[in-house]
Amino acid sequence: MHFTTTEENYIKAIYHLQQETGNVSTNELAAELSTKPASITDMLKKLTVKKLLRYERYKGVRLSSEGEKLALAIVRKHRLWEYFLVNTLEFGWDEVHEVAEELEHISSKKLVEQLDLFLGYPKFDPHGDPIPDSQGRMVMQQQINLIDLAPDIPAEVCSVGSQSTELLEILKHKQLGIGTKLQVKRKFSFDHSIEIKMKNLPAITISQQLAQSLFVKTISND
Amino acid sequence: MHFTTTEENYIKAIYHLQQETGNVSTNELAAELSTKPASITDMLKKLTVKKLLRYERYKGVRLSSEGEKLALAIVRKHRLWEYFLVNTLEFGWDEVHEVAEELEHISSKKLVEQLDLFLGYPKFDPHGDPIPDSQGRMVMQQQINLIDLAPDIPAEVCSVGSQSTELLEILKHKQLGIGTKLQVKRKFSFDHSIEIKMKNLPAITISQQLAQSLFVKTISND
DNA sequence: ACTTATTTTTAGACAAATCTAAATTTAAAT
DNA sequence: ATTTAAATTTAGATTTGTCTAAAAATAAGT
Ligand SMILES: [Mn+2]
Ligand SMILES: [Mn+2]
Ligand SMILES: [Mn+2]
Ligand SMILES: [Mn+2]
Repeated sequence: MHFTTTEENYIKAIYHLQQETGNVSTNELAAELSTKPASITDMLKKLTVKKLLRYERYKGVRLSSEGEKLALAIVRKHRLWEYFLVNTLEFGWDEVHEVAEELEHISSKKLVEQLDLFLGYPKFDPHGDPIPDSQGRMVMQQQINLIDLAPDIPAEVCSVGSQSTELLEILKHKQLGIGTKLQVKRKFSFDHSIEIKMKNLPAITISQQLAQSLFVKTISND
Repeated sequence: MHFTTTEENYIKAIYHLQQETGNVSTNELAAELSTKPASITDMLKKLTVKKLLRYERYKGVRLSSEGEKLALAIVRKHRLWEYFLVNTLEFGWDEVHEVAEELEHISSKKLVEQLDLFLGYPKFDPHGDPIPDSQGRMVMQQQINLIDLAPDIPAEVCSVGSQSTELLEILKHKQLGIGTKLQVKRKFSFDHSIEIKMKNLPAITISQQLAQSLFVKTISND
């Protein structure tokens, strides 16, 4: 079965929104897709016929298992292409989203599998989001906000809360990125800034705003 | 200025047809694009407004210089992606055309340039067709049909007349491909088969049909 | 030159995806 | 429980790209 780019964008948007909210409302979707509620209703009816979702009027929508499978395939392509753009073609992570929005709709199954193989089956995209494998499975690491990390616990940066150029710039300057290992040394209650320590580097202080846009997972130090 | 996938497909089709025929007719285009003449007329009017071509009713169409520039950009993307698929992702040359038909419409300018850089600025695609550079220039080698190559002239296979799986299969078996260096040793007028010799290999005979689907350029033997 | 055949264009219709404006349904407030 | 507000759906129109059937222009045949 083949789906249009528009249909795929709807499915992906519903997938992302239902992670947070359970049932997804028409207005939420309209906002996410920068379109009008009336258009959403029309499309939901069409996608219901195609059995990609379960929709009851006035009651919101959820993906069917068919729909979820499709959503994961699209997310997989999006994140694999982002990884390719950053790691093979040397894009900055703030430049890849728009391009991946187009590339995720290329339909060739072989292309995705060969790309995955070429890239070495990466598990996370450049923003730290997990890449579903060909079966739709992905590593779900529970990650906590850096601002909430307790002192002296070894941890590793695993994702970022924003994909802005500004964030990328400051992270580059401070030599922080996905995979960076660190520990919190001090927390200052005055401005909620924190002092962190990375291996082979002097301790540095980072602002509350910066700490809040980094997510880490704890690691055993062996 | 942004163009739809459909518009780009029309422009590319006109580009390819006008190489052969000069002015392109409505029916030719309809055949090439598997659509109806009436649809062609409609689209030609639209593309005229967008100044991509010069069209007079009942008199056929040619690309404007704007249109030609666009066509070359699309051909460039098509052939670069084909090169990528074969050389980086290990596709067979008979598997890449459909995928490249989709990939050629990805709009990111940076993507094309970085891809070109990553691939090492290849000059020819896997079928031996020249890849336009970022300025739209391409190497135009005059190539002759292998069936017309005079005996004992060193030559190199530079393109193929078909992209079928069947051709690929026989070429693989006979260890022939783009870049293979050879000389014609004998021509048999009975069935127009020819005997060719490649370096470090015993001479082999190939059929008229096979020779006709290979194009070569002569090379100096130093 | 006149008739016939072919090519091309117009006219009118249709499906996909969207919009605006109006009508319904549900939720919130008094 | 009414009234008011917000969310959602319908109705009708629009744009893009396509189609069929009919009309017009060009080309070919005698
Ligand atoms: Mn993205
Ligand atoms: Mn991402
Ligand atoms: Mn091709
Ligand atoms: Mn090619």
